[in-house]
Amino acid sequence: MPAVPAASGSTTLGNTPGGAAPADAAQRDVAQRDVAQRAPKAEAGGKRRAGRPVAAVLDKAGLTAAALQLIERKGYDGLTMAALARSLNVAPSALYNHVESKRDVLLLVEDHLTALVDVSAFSSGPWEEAVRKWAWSYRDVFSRHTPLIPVIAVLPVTDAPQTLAMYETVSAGFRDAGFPAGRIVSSIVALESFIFGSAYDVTAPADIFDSGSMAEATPSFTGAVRSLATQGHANPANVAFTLGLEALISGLGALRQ
Amino acid sequence: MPAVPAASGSTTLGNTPGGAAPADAAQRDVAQRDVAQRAPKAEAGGKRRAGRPVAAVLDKAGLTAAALQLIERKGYDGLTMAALARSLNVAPSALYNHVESKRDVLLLVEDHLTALVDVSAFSSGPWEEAVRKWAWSYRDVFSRHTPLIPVIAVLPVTDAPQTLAMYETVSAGFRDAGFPAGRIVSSIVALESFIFGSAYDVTAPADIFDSGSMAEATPSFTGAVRSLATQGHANPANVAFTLGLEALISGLGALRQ
DNA sequence: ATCACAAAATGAACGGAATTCATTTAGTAT
DNA sequence: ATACTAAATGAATTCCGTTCATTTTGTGAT
Repeated sequence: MPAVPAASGSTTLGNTPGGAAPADAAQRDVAQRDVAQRAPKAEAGGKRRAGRPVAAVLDKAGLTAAALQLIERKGYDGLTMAALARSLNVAPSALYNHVESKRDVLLLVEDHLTALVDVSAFSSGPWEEAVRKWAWSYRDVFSRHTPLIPVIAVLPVTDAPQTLAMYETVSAGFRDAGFPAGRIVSSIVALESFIFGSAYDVTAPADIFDSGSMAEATPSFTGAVRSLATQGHANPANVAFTLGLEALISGLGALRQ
Repeated sequence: MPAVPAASGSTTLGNTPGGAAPADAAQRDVAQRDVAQRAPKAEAGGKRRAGRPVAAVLDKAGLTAAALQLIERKGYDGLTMAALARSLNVAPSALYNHVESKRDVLLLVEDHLTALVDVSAFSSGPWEEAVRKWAWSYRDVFSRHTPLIPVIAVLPVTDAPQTLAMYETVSAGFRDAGFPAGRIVSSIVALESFIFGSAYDVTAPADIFDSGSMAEATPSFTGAVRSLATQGHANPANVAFTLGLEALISGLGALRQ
């Protein structure tokens, strides 16, 4: 019910997933802090008896870190509430004291990842270069987390402070580059749409365009695929991304004042 | 395993499923008629006894039509194997005689929908106009089916004949417009990425960019959002789509020979 | 014709997932 | 002290995709 945003200011751009003391107001005695700081790996039969423990075992930062670790190790299929609970040495139902649903967990992860997107160039270099760096970074981060994309796309920014922070920086960059105010959001949305779509491409199998037995029935397409293959790029997704991104940058950039 | 195209012959009276002449690549009207006529509604308690029925109850076209109807009526959450079976007046396990998994059902739906994308302009008008029409149509179709996007993105075209047919038409259009062979696929992929990402936008809630209590902390972004709102567009997603699409068209078009 | 086998249905499971609920224990505010 | 809230356990619920044994029907080979 409370719908409290993950909030808590601090975390600017460089934060360490995993341990990281959240600088919480609540004091924990030394022994407990040790436990809390330990990698949230489940440890040998730590039987905890029912009832509220002396020191809180879970918090949002811990959930986020554990979820991220689980995703890295087992992929998104491995991210289940049960597995998450297990990795935190806790009963599944305990998670629901801190999160309303699994979707909430995904939001925590999403917001954490967004903080990893590189927006630094917006405060220094020219607009084109800043967009380029941001877009590549954004795509790279989420190409390893495509299951989050449907979540992000419908996510009100209120619920994701880091995401909001990214938008602020990027918007300021566009404004300073001379974009008319009324076109800034649309331009960012257009770029983001391209970025999300491109993130999927990265994960596509290499043979995605193999037309197989239909090759003779599709000469134009098959020829085009072969021709691209001939150029022998390491990663075709990168070629397409460059092509589209540069088109967008010059197309959108032309509309500045 | 066999990856037989969904298309098939007449239906109505006793027929052999899976027979029928494979329409040539450019053709795709077939599924349409089947779908409309079939009416896969479950009817009054027709208790069927165990064992193979005299006339086959299920086939891929019927599955596809029923799935589509279910999606329209109940959304993707309502598309469960049990619900699908129920709408076809069949036991859930019967579905697995025709599909290997739920993902297969989604593929059938995806391929059916792709056939609805308008590629007609590639055979007549100028390239820019053809791309414009195709892109809008493509986005519109899948904006109502965003749960399919993760499926499409990783889908080898071999498994989706209609999708392959679309690529063939589009590729031919690019070739005829003077695109160098080696750049056709990348250009299409770039456009598609943008289209898929934009399809999500359409479904986003209206207040997605409401920064709420953080408004004062994000002046540039909040200002940009307000400024866009001031223009009072009916659909902000369309503004962003137009902006990005036109940028891509002119950017990619400039690379023709 | 016969016979073996494939195809297409039923119905009863199975296992895994998210979530809820009653209960227990610990902290906090009145 | 008392009441309320927070945070844990553990058992139960519900739903979903999928599998399996079984039954019946069609088909191709001999």
